[in-house]
Amino acid sequence: MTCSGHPVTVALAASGTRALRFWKRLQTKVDEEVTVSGIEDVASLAGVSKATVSRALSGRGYVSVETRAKVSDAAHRLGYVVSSSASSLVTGRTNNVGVIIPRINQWFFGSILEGVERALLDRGYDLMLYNVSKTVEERSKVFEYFLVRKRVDAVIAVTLEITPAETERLVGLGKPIAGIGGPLEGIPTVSIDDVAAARLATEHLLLLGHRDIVHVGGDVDEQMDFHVHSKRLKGFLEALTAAGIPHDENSYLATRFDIPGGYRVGKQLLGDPRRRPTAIFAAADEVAIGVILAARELGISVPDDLSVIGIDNHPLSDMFGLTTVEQRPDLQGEHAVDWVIRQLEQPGWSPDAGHAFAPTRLVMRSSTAPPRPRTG
Amino acid sequence: MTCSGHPVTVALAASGTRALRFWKRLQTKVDEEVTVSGIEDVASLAGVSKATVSRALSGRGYVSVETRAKVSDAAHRLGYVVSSSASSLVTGRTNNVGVIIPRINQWFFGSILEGVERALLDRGYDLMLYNVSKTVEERSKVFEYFLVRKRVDAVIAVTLEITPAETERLVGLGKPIAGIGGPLEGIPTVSIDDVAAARLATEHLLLLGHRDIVHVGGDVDEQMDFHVHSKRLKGFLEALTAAGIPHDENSYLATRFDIPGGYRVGKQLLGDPRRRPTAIFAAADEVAIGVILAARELGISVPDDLSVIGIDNHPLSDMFGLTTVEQRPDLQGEHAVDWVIRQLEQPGWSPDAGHAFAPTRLVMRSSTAPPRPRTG
DNA sequence: GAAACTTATGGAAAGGTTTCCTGAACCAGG
DNA sequence: CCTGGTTCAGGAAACCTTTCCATAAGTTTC
Repeated sequence: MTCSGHPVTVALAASGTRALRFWKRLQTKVDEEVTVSGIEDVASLAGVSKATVSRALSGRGYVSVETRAKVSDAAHRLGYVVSSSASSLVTGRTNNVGVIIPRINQWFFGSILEGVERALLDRGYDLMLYNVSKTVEERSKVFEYFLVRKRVDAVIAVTLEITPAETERLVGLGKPIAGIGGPLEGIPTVSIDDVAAARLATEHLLLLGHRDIVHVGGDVDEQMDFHVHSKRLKGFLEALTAAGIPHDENSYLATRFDIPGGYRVGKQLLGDPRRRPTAIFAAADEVAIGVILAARELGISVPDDLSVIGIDNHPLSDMFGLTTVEQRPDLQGEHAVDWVIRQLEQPGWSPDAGHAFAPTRLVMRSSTAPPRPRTG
Repeated sequence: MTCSGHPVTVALAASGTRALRFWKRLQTKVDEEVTVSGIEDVASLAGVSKATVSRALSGRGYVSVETRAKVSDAAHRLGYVVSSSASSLVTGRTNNVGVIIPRINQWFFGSILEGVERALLDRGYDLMLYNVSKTVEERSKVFEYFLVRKRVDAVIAVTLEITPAETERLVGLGKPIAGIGGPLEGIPTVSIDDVAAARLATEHLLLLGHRDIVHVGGDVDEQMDFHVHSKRLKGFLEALTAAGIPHDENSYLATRFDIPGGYRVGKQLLGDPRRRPTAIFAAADEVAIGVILAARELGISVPDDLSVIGIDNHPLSDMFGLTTVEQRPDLQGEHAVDWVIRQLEQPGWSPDAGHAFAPTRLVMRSSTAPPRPRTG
């Protein structure tokens, strides 16, 4: 095996067709003569054995400084890169991590993905993306056909219910798993403390003096794990109860977890002046923003006539002056990566607890204020 | 390092510990008895040779119906899955495609990623995600260290400038490449016809009778390829010129490609009644929505006092009644996948043209109307 | 000055597939 | 009955690393 691939220098034109031609020419050129160099070539160029090349390049085992220099020089000259297939065939490690995520195009999920990606790349792992909705057959297809196919070293599941059988299958293959979002049956998971976050938000409103508060939560759709909704509702009710404020079925409304969802419910809720609360706790910032937009349209001043608080600290929240309980999905992603990587790199290690709560904090802006004193 | 800076409080809820115990039990179970079966085991269980198993399972070559049944039965019983490392070591194919994308958490990019992912998974390929900002060193790190590492069969680059040297490197390795978004030097790319889309939007305003139109485009940041901005500006100016309408430096404003960006520039532009145009063509829906929000805040009625049109058909556009020129980033992603897969599966094939234009269409809503007849 | 380490290197085996080559069985046509 | 083509199956080579084992030189210790 020899490296016959001579470097091709070609002037690139700006025009589209010319660029295309350039590209086609490269294509055919490729067909003619491309050979990629292997470890053998590097070894002979550096005047050492394959074993030494492997050690020099991977940094494992004894290699003298000069030899290492010679080898890496030769490798660089030949443009050598290890075949990850061959490498992982013998080591049993693929160096990539599968990420199952139900949606991408939504702030929460996108941020998680960004965090996971960053953390993974930092540590030299590749990320295999499986964007799987919650339908059972899609998920099991991914599980059976893709994930298990010995292509990933570990799995990070975002807000995805995994059946015990599936968990067992993965763990049975010795692959670390971590979850983000909902509590996943039997696998360590990181998320915020939804109950506490909701309590914090509600307490903020209570502290301001609000007594008439409505919670707008998510409905059971595919957007989120339904646990999120029930927990945030729970925190809300807990706070009310602790403050000795009665609540009934009118204290809670469900809608889609996005701006239009909040807008719809806002219009509906605020349209009737008699039913209008003095404050709304939305389970997500996007919902809160939708509520604010509805309020504006109805001529209801925020925060003078209505206080609104959300959860997330969404990028748009600042623009709307939205008071919110911040969470950082990207850091949750990084945390999950930490877990699986550590399990990968020091076998036997496992998280101390089945669950880690990511920090949250109250971000006060201009959408909350004491309720307007009752006029006569 | 990631989580070290952000303390995570750990709590053991009742259910949490149960889950953990379950998980740990699985762990130890693993240590005791896991053995993964290889092709050899399947062969002996089915009473045939490894070669036959391979043929039966991959569907290549002659295998009798009964043998195939026996083999797949045995494979299923043993829970056998092929080692993709071993497989790709000999075939030279990894069956996954690398996707380089500058951002994830933005509608345009998220949609592309969703489309690419869907198309790839449909065809049995895995997607390796590289979320790379435009900084040179990050990009080259990905190129040199990850992509080229023989881990992907093809590359899809989203809105990323690739240097000729990098292109050459990839093509030199025989890996198909396709781009989405900006015109990439020397590689086939799919995108909308930005000039035409901008012209279409502008012509819509002109047709309604507007003469005083301002274009709000993107500034040169990392959000988008700057070609997008210049092309949409070009289409805008072309339409004005064709209609015989003069334009000057006041006809164009640049801002960030998001809602706050549009809001800022909207406030600034609409704040001064003398400078206020009758219509605004925003280069992106998010910018247009920001403008609408600014207008609302200033008491300017859309579309009575101001028409606004955008490009994208963003999910929020419907809620804001925004007239827009629709594009489908997900379909562009699928198109790019088509290209690379076809090149992979029928060697020698290459796209007819260096560029494909994805379709756009005008979606009329309530944000545009004829200008208010001049009073006074 | 010998024994015991440590450091440096090479040869060879191993890892799990796919595919090439070969041969057997079967069938149709002459 | 022989030939040639097709279908089926097995043995063995090949794919490219990493790692185990062996060897050898250099260094420390008693």
